[in-house]
Amino acid sequence: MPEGHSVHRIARQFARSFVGPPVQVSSPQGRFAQGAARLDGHAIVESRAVGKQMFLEFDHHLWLRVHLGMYGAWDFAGDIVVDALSPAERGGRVTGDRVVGANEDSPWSIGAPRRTRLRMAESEKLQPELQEWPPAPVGAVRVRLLTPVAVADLRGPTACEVQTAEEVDATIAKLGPDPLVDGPAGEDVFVENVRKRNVAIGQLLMDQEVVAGIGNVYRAELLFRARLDPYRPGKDVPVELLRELWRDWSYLLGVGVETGQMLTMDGLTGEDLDRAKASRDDRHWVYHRTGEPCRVCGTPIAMAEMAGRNLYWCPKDQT
DNA sequence: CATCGATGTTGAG
DNA sequence: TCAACCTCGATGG
Repeated sequence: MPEGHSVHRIARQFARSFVGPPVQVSSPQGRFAQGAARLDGHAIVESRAVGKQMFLEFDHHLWLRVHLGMYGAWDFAGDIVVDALSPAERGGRVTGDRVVGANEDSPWSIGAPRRTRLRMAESEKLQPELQEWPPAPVGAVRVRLLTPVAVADLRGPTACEVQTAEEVDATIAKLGPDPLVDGPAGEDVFVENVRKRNVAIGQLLMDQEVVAGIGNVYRAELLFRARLDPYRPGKDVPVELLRELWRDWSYLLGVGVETGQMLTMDGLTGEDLDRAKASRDDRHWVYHRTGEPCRVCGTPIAMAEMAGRNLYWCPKDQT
């Protein structure tokens, strides 16, 4: 799944393109038909992301809560604004933060939505232009949000439900701090959440009640950047190291939200940066690099299962 | 074209 | 602790 950065980007996409006009809400697949009926025709007034969860508030004080889980994705189409993508993903069509040229040969009438299509999941990419408006749903679309100029299709989510404001509050209350929600104040909460647990720090970083938004990639990379042994119990990690971990997570999350990619290796410039953006395998210190030489000391990167997820680390540098 | 694995969570046992 | 959820890119034939 998308880790925290992509969910914040998706929330931003909704804020830009869906807040305002009344929204037709439907469930082409049928599994969300009842929920869709409760939202249909209302306007979206706010879009929020907390950790890996996204919340859309409608004008009658009901919310749509979405968690993408492992395979969930949003497909946006129509007159939407697209953030800068990497060279591999942009296909030469993005200038600044607008897609240009998409309608230059368009037979569409003036005022029709642009035909841009953008898929937002764990990665983002522009897709072939639309041929019709509104586009026919493809596959199992759990929920479709349609305005006069933009459409968003959700497929494969772990969670998709209507919540009251109280239920939204309760959901968020169970989550640990998110740097983009709680700001620097989240640091003390994070430190306390970790220090009171006799559980491996590698496991605590993945626990959404301890800190929200970190997934398997950021977990491995944060631990390497801190040169921290994933198996050290939370209560034994020095407070100052935990503060550095929180600040590094805040930093990496910001980079992820701005670039749309999990760029966890600092100091890359020029061709090295382009290579990291183009290839997932050249992008990380330890994630998915089992047996490869550590980029710092050359020791083969280790991999083991921790609480059902693959953990990657350098057994020499991380102590 | 078939198979595998994945950036995640939930609920059953 | 494990299967289920349900999608798709990567990989191998």
